[in-house]
Amino acid sequence: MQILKEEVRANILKAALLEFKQVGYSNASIRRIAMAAGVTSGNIYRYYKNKEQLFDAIVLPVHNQYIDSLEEIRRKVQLSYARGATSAPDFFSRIERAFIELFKTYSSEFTILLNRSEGTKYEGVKPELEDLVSSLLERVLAKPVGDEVSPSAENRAVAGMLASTIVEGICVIFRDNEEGETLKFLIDQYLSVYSKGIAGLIHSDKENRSGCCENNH
Amino acid sequence: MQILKEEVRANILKAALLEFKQVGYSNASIRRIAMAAGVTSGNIYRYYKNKEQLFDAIVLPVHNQYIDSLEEIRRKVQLSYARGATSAPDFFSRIERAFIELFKTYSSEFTILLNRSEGTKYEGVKPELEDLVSSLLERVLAKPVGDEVSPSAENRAVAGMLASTIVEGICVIFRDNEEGETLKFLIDQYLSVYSKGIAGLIHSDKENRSGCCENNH
Amino acid sequence: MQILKEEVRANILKAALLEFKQVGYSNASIRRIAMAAGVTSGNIYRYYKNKEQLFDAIVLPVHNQYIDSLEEIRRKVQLSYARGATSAPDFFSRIERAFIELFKTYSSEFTILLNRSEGTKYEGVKPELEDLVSSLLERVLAKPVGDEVSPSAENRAVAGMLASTIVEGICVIFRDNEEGETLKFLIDQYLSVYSKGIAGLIHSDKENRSGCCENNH
Amino acid sequence: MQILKEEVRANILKAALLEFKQVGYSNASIRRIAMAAGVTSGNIYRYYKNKEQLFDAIVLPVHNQYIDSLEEIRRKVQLSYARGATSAPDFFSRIERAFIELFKTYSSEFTILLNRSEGTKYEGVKPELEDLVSSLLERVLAKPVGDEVSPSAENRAVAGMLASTIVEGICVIFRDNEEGETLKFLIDQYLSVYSKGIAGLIHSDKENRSGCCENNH
DNA sequence: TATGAATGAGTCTTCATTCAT
DNA sequence: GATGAATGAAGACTCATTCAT
Repeated sequence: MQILKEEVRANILKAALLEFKQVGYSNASIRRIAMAAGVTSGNIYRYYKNKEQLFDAIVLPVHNQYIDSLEEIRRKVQLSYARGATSAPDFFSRIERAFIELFKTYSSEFTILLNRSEGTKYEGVKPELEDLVSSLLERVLAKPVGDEVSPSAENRAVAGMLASTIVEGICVIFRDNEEGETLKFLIDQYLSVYSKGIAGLIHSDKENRSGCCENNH
Repeated sequence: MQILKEEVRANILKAALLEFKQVGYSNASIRRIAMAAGVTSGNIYRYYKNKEQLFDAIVLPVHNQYIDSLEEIRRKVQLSYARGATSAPDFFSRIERAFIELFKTYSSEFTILLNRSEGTKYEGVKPELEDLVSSLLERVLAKPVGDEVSPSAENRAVAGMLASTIVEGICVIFRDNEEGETLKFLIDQYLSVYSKGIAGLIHSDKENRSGCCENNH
Repeated sequence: MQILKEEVRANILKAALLEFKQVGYSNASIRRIAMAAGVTSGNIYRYYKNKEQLFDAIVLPVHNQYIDSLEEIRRKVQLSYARGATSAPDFFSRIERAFIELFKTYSSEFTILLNRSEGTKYEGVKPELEDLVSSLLERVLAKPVGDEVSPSAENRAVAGMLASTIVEGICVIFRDNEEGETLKFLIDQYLSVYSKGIAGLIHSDKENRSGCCENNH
Repeated sequence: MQILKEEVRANILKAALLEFKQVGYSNASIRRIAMAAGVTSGNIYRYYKNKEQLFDAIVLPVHNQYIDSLEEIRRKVQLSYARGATSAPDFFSRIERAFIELFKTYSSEFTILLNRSEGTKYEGVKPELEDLVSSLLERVLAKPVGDEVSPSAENRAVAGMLASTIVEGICVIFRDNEEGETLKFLIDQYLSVYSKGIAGLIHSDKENRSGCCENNH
């Protein structure tokens, strides 16, 4: 019996999603995808021009919405910054909302976009996100007085580190959880930890550096 | 003049280290390693039986010491737990010390072990570490009273999430920085954030859940 | 409304003709033909068993008539030879007439038969034609006296060369021009050049070889 | 026993030459070449980066010298034209010399360049040559008086036709003969035919058109 | 009749590994 | 010890042909 076209397309997409999620773009095998989809490898090319476009089919929608979200965050932060209000929780909640939204619609696809796109045109996506978060954090870490001094090298390093780890952490949480209440709760807790932790950092920073951990290496 | 055997072996290792760090195990090319090492590809096989064992040669030492460290941490935690003292900062500083030690000796190798071992038998290393950290955190998150109740599902989820993100964050920091003072400082700041953040979490948890972030999705 | 069978067949033939003419038999793509014909590729196989028979459908009619023409030329030349009259212009005009006739009816098909049939059973068509022309030319080049000596090796080589180039030239002219007055005019001019050139050749041959070109290699 | 590298390279080239000559670039099969060369297909890629560069290895040398020859012809003709001397035999002998030279060094390669390069960057080579010859012939066919009138459409058509057929004819002669005395002789005869034929054409053209052939279509 | 999805052998190409030298 | 040519299986992709609908 011949399977209907759209069912086959769905099978291919499902198999490809799994394969890309498991081994990433460059290690993904068209043959394996075909077998998992119950299809011959040649037939995949009736549905997608090549490996790249098969990847696109999975990742492009998220990427588009993701680009939009980033732009929106940038705009809103610019606004609140103009109004003088730039608190850490503000930033985090904004980012959180955008990401939760994205993840609600495309959980696996988003994970693939962020973590499995090595060797594709999307490999720069995560670094860009980190850069955005980093530049936001530089403001947060700067002295609360509205001075115009450029951030210290130290602050820049910390901001970069925090940005990378926050983003990576979000990716990890997304990777490990299906969309649902638990996910939202975890993201919430996660950002709460960072929010409080960074607040503490700023505070202790005013007195002396590394004031909390007693470890003397 | 003929290059001494050990010098060649060192060249191969150095080149392999770089290659594995840059593209990971499965995308690494023996030819590229050979060329970078100033050696013929065939000759690599006189030093290492195959790609896998070349990877082993790089990663096995760290892995061994890493296993030991984990065991040690487990033991110490068990002890301090028996003595009734189990605070978050304690855990973190222990883990930190162990990792910093590992990283001081094998910075690149450790990064490879944790982040670039896909397709090898070491794939499971990071998950195991997360499991350990997670089980530690479960205790920390449990009510301070010495009750024996098994942790709630919620606590377990949060512990797992925090474990994964902490570990991933450490990997990221290691990945992005060379060994040195800055690295130690960043790890310190990082764990400080988590330490304070988690403390805050426990505190706010006593009153009502998710009490810090005002975002109502 | 459903397209009538013969209309579909005609569309396929038209598209196939174009494709074969442009890229030759072996590089022709059934899919491309189908698309150009506004037909599905599968449906082509209801009209023609396979690529080869589709090619046949285009080329067989010309080939048949072409075989007939050759036979006729052979016969007539035999006759006129028996009567003792064998002049170059005679031959050429005979061949010309036959070809013009063929080309008038099947311009593209003839071009395909001669120039684009590589990889099919018609590959040998052009060589055969050259052989015929060559054997005719051997007589023309032979001394006008009616002696029976077999042609010299030199004459045979020249006859072969002239045959190949004449035939090839005719193919080229056919390939580059649509049927019409210009085509006829060009073929006329072309054969006129050969006619006069060969006449000159025979003449100068009586005195000394290669009497016209001053190039001393 | 292991064959020496250069011997293998030579075998590959020899097999590739044959394959390209027989079926052309796009129909050539690397596997077939490999088998004919007594080599595995993978091994060919140790010698040539890909099919295209294997083709280049065969054809580039001829192509370079060919380009030079064309340029030289263009220059010399320009000179003789400036001096007012532009006879048909002149042109032909120049072209002949250049081609014979090329063919003496690269017989098969030259044939491949001219006749079997469909699908490569060299496919324009023959048309260019025809264009050059055509533009030369337009001058020859123009009235002998030094008038400046642009050639008639008719002359242009005839020049184009003659150029294509001459070039094609030369290709055919090269294709069918090994380098040697016979080849030179045949080219000589061939160009002699054209030389005389074109002279006759110009002459008869002064009186009335198509004055030699009695064929009334 | 017509469709177009499916097949599978074919294409070029890469690469870890082996082995004659 | 070292070389680097050779191998062969696997990679992505194409295309004439078949067949369920």
